[in-house]
Amino acid sequence: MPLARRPASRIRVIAHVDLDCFYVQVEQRRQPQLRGKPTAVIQYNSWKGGACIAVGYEARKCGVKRSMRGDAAKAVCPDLNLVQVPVLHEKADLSIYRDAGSEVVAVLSRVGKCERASIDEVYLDVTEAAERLSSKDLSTLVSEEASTSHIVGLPQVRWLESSAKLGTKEWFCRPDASREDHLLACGAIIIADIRLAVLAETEFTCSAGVAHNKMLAKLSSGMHKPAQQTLVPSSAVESLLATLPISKIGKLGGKLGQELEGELGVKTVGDLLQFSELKLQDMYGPNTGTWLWNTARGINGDEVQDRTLPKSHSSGKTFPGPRALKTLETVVYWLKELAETLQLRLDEDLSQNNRTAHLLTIHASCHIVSRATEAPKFSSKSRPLRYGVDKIVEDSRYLFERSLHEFCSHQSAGKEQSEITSSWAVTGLSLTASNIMAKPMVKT
DNA sequence: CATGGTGTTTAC
DNA sequence: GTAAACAC
Ligand SMILES: Nc1ccn([C@H]2C[C@H](O)[C@@H](COP(=O)(O)OP(=O)(O)OP(=O)(O)O)O2)c(=O)n1
Ligand SMILES: [Mg+2]
Repeated sequence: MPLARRPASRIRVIAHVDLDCFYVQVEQRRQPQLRGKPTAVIQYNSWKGGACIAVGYEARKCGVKRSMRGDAAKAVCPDLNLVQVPVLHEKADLSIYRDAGSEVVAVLSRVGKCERASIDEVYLDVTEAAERLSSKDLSTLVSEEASTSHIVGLPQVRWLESSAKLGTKEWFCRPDASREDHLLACGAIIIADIRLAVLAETEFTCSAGVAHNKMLAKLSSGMHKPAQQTLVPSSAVESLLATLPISKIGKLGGKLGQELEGELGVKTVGDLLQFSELKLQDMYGPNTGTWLWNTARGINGDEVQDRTLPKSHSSGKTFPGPRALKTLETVVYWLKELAETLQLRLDEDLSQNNRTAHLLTIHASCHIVSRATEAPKFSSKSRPLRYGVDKIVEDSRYLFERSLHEFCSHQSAGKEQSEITSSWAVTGLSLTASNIMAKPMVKT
């Protein structure tokens, strides 16, 4: 007897938008003569030419990779243009990239609920806009950009170059499409339009994935880059996931993914299907277990959060190797440099968004000089945030000294206290301002 | 000698 | 409140 197939939940249309080689595009907009040339963005350059943090597509072709030293990148790509991240208060200053990301969010947020997921990634819930479009005749609405979408699972065998485009437009307009596929097509038209608006208004290209949940949207945004978009119809999900390495799925790129492979022999998302929800819960806890079981089936209920502003600001710096800080005075000096740039961020947030932060947290990474080969220990401490560079320095210094005493007393088991307290070295410091809230309106 | 500078979420 | 994990 055919059961009425009740949808588990309302059909959603979710997009993930990811800017192409983002910092490089920001620099190419500042210096248009770099457009079309192999380009990478590096931070610092005195030691081995700095390190690449973003690499343009021309440079990727000749083998330049993120985290590659500037010198090594030049060696593999002699024509490479290297642009340095701006420096403020003796540290890398990412403001211009954050601001550029905000420009993009301002455009994208016009189409629906918008979540800023990172400096260059946004999730959009375009369900409502797609529903509105779904009653129209799509044949007149499929733009050139929409018609060049990639559709996962469309026949891979293509006899002619032009058949790809033809096939795609036909897929969009086919009259026997399911409600799901039709809404997906509507979403893709909307996303193609907004990507063109991003290009027109910011000069940045981006790529997008359009699917029925966040996991699949994110997965697909990376499938065709740069300046392209990819759709995931539900009918394509099973085959797509069957052979997909689990590391391609969000949150499975690290330890949990390694454990899955080591403990269950799971290499692909499809491999996960054989395990019951109970078994997965048993091994990885109820939340993670259920999440894994759903993920194996392409099910993901995570909502797009309505949030375009960050929840925290931080300013940090590492002091690797011989540059480690060994006196309280140098630590305080750097706390002041960090406090200066953090306060600038707080000023910006207050004037632009009317928000204030209420919690200050310091993270410090520390080791014992005589055992420099051992992994450094991290610690964090928090206290209420008071505005003003001097207050931030005072408060973060207080937190640092408390951490240091804890650290030294742990390390000094069986040793002379003085021997230890004089031998620490700080390899990293960061200050974070969080608990950011809209400032209460003042009665007038 | 040495990716570094961010940011969010979850577990305890 | 703090640590760990995961990510760009
Ligand atoms: N470990 C990392 C990863 C990324 N970024 C910064 C630089 C990137 O330009 C930006 C976006 O990261 P992506 O992973 O999206 O990489 P790109 O946008 O550079 O390239 P793609 O076109 O592959 O998205 O974030 C960074 O500073 N450190
Ligand atoms: Mg990107």
